[in-house]
Amino acid sequence: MNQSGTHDRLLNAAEQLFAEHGIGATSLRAITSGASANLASVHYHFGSKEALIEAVFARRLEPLNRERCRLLDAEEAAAGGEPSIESIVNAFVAPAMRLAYKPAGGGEHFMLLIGRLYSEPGDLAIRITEQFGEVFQRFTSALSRGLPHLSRTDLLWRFLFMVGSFSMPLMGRHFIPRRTGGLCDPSDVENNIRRLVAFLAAGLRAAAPNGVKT
Amino acid sequence: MNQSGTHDRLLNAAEQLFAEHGIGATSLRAITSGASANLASVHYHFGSKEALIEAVFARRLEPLNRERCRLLDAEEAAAGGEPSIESIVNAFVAPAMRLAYKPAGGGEHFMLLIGRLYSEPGDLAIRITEQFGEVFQRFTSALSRGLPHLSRTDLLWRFLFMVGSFSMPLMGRHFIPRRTGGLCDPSDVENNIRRLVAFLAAGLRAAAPNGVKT
DNA sequence: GTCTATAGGTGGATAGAC
DNA sequence: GTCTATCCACCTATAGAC
Repeated sequence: MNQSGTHDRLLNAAEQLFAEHGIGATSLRAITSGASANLASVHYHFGSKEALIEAVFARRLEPLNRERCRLLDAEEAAAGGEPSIESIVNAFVAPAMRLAYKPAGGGEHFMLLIGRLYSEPGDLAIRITEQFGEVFQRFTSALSRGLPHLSRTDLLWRFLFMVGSFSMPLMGRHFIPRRTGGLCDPSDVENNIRRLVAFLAAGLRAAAPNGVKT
Repeated sequence: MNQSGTHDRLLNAAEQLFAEHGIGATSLRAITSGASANLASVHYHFGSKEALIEAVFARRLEPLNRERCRLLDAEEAAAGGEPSIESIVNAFVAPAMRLAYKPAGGGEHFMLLIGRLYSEPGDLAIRITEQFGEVFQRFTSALSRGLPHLSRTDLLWRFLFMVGSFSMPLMGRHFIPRRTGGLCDPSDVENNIRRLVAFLAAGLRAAAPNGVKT
């Protein structure tokens, strides 16, 4: 039926174990054991641990960023090229939040993993973040049309603040309920998207900071 | 002259190497070599690699969080118990930004390291974040007095968004200039503090999100 | 495509001399 | 407090039978 369900089982096991224990701390033995595969199968299917890591990221990032651009396209078409700030923020945030928590999506572990990306040795983070180039460009352009009172520098900073802010509900699955006495539930996805959009749209729209020369 | 400059040299070398290559990827041999110390000295001074890691974090986090509380105290005293949202955000954000980029502070590497905390195996992140308990409590209380239109849940989420957003200028030292064509300079600390405060204060003050039941 | 076996290297930790 | 020498567990990668 499949010449290699092993290939996908390895990706799944790697994704989960990387998210739980960190990339560097996950051995190929743990991965192949979790995938009910042989130790040597990683090298057969991917060539090396490095290549397996890249495959794990590419499998999720490509559809995620395509979906972001698709939503932005739709909003721009619907609004005649001038979508609201809320729509733009939503197009950026919602696909990631849904991927992280939608049970069927298979990305439950992946979003934890994204935050761990920067922790790993070598140039892995740089190679992976190349994948965000188009998204970065498209969304900063869309935002700048809706926020003409901001200099390019202020706009870019606010975009970066946005990226940081919503890493929190993505990465804090275990940490946030603990710290908030259960009040904040990261899996309450659609409400959290609304919370984020309200917060971020207001922050993005704020007057340019006083005393900052650009 | 010193019974053990070795102790501090080990902390310094570990901090730098952890930040550059990740905690798990840094061997004791690399640390002792960087500190011009002997391999066994780590076990003599700290007992284990785990204990060394905790000491690296405690050395920076304790003064940082003390300074945050001190600034908040000062603002509350000056404002008769009702400081502005901007003042509260500033008291939270500014000490970390200054620690990360002030050359004399010795924390150049540390703030990169904080972001890597969640990547590491085991319960390290949980043990370290216990150190934030008092700060979390104090700042959410101060914010809630200034933002009575928010439910406790919405307030806590916005606090978490804030924490995430300013991890960006802290961790993105290398990444941000690259991605913004040099327009955004993470080391432009005082201006970035003003940018963050303007952005976050507006986001915190936004109306409660529609359609979110609390 | 899957397996066993093993090579070749590095990790944290420790004993014991000085 | 500092050093050398060493133990032993574990890692990635590969060779070669099936």
